[in-house]
Amino acid sequence: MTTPPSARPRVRATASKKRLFAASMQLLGARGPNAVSVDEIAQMAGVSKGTVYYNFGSKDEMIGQVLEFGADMLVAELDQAAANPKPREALRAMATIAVEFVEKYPSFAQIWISEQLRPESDWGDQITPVYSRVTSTLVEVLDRLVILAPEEKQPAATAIFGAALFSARMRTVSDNVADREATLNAVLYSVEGLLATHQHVVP
Amino acid sequence: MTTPPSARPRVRATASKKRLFAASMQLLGARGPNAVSVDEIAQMAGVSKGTVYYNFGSKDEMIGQVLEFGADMLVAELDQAAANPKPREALRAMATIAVEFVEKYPSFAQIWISEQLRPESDWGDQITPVYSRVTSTLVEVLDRLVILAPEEKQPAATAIFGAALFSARMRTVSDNVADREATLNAVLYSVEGLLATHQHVVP
Amino acid sequence: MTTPPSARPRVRATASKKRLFAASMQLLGARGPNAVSVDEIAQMAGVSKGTVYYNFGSKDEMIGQVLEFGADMLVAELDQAAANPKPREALRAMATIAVEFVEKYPSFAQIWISEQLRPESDWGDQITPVYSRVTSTLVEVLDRLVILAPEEKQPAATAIFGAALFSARMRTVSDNVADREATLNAVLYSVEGLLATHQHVVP
Amino acid sequence: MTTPPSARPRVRATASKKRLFAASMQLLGARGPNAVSVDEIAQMAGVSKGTVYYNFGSKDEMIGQVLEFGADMLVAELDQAAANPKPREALRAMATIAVEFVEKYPSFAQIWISEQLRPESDWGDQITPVYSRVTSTLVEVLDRLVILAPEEKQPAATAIFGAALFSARMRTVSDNVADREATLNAVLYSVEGLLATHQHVVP
DNA sequence: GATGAATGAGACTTCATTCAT
DNA sequence: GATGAATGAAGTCTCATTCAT
Repeated sequence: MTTPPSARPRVRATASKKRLFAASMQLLGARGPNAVSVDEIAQMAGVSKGTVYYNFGSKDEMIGQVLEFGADMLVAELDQAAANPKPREALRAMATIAVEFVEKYPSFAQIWISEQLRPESDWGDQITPVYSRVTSTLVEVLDRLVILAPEEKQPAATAIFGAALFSARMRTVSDNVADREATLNAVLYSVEGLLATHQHVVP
Repeated sequence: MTTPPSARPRVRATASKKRLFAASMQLLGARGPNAVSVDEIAQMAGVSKGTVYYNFGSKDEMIGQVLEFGADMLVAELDQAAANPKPREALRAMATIAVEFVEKYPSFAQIWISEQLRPESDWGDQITPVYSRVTSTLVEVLDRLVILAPEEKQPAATAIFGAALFSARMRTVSDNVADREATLNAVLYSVEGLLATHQHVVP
Repeated sequence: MTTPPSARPRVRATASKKRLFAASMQLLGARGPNAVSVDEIAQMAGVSKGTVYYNFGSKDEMIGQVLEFGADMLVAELDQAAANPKPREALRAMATIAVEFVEKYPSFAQIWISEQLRPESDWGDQITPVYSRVTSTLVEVLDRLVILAPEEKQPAATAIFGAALFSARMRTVSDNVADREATLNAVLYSVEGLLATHQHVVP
Repeated sequence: MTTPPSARPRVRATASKKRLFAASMQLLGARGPNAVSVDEIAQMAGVSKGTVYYNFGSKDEMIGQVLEFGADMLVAELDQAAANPKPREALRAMATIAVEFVEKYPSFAQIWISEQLRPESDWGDQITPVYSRVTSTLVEVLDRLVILAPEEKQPAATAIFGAALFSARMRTVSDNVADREATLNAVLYSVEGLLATHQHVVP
């Protein structure tokens, strides 16, 4: 209500909101939505529970915003890496970024991976985008590397994204943490496979 | 399993448990543990809630058993496919099986993918095994295909598993469902990549 | 149902019933009715839960019978001690018996002490008797010792009974277990008090 | 209800907790912990069940606090009566107080008497103190009356406490309620006994 | 802007009891 | 006589949400 007539309706972040954001990012990123209560977030943020509702209206809305924020962060970095004119290097950089991000916010990967499910995902509308935003970037880069039939593009990007996310996630869980280099190489075998089986864009 | 030799139908053995199993498999497979209540499962199975506790003791125990059952199912099929003497065909068969399984029990993939997280997963002990059981089979097959350094094996298998699971999962969600063939190919690019970058076992 | 036409309807105790009795006595005597489940009793007795209901009809009925049994045991011993022609010795013997009984079945004392309460005691009808049976015996003995006004009798017996039961109970809990002799003496001060303030039956 | 029309209703300070306290005191004091459900307490207090958990965290914690409160009440009164310079009068006053207290909160006596049992009483830590706090006061008073050997003190106090509690309790149950005077006298026979068998402090 | 007391739906679990075999 | 499977009422507790201040 009372939406500004024009200009950016930009949510003016109060101090409380910022603290809630930080706390959520940490808690959600570490344990996932279901395992974190509003009480806990409010407490870690040092505000009252009511403040959560004052600022976000609902838990789901808050999670959505946090998730969106995380997604923006990741996508921004990926897009930047994608800008590298050499597609192979771009891809390796992107994979590196993904692995590092997952290392830092383990649960985000989990959420993104898993919440694809819910037919009518509660706050899935803010989520699916991660997948599509990333794969569309991936497709662009792949297009600069090999010549793909239209129907091959999305599946290829999906496979790479899945391999990266899952591998990264396993690294954060497994005892015998594969060293990062090995993980990156494994993820990028897909790319080698594409190169081996498709015509290159630049000879 | 493996009903007594003596042939006695002995059917008395817990029809309720079977019904609970079926209901759980379906509900859990479709919505995940947190989104399903014991009430709901009992109701779908057509038994009282108490029966769940009579048969399983707790919700977690039940989920654990269902998950284990699903894992056994998948792993058994995969192992069978892995037996194919030609490793490339074995891998394609395995990928096909994975994709089909996920199609049938969408949430299982999600659970397996996502529940890697919980540091001390509640019923994770029955879960992580899926990952390790599958990757160890994968490693065996890969070993019959290309020559891999020890430290490359697990990451390679992990990447393939992740790509397969995630791609399969997306197929069940996405609107523009990639056709299965395209998905399989995309998943198997990793394998092509391995072949392209490593020495083959058999020339 | 199916009560024998005549003769004593004596409950013919089956083997199962005996085992249930033994188990109940032990469990109830150690933890009290509320803290013991029918499952537990049946298990300790090595019979099925259904057998409890076949033999007793209900948990309360079973508890009642067990409690009654314990009461009979105690009362029988007390009555025997009360037979001692010298009232003072009889009283000391009775106190000794009480203390020893409580030592052996701590929870019985507790139940008897505490379950006086329930206005409509669930199985209180089998219980209150302990108190009245004991105090009536006590009154008889006291009558042989001192001359009491009618209205003094019951309160005096009650006080002695309470002191004995409670003291005995504390001995089983307390760390610094008072030695039995000291406890007995303390309980019997009431008797000395009676002697000091009332006319003796025999000079 | 009965919300003050104006002025600062400032009563805001947990009126609910107070009401819960009152209701608990009454219900628990009348029927004991096991026979009272949280629902019932909440209902009698006119608050929601959730409020109980908001204020106390758990049923046990609430019971603990209520019991502690009751104990404090009783002990405070007893200590005051114990201050009477004439020990015999002090003792009679203490007995009177105990009897009256039990009359008012019948179940408290029961709980205190009975919960001595549980080896590791759930909330017994708040309970046992009643016994020791009272007996230590009793010992002090007795010391001002007669000369007792160290090892006689605790048992004597225990016997008196037991006699008083139990006698008082029986008065609230029994049909032929002994008149209070008779009960008091009976309880105090122990004291007479002590006087008759020990050297007096003051001749 | 913010708070914290209060709520109530709903989750999991226990357990005395019933009944067909 | 005995059993084991099944039940369902009742209990404790959690947590997202509301609202007066």
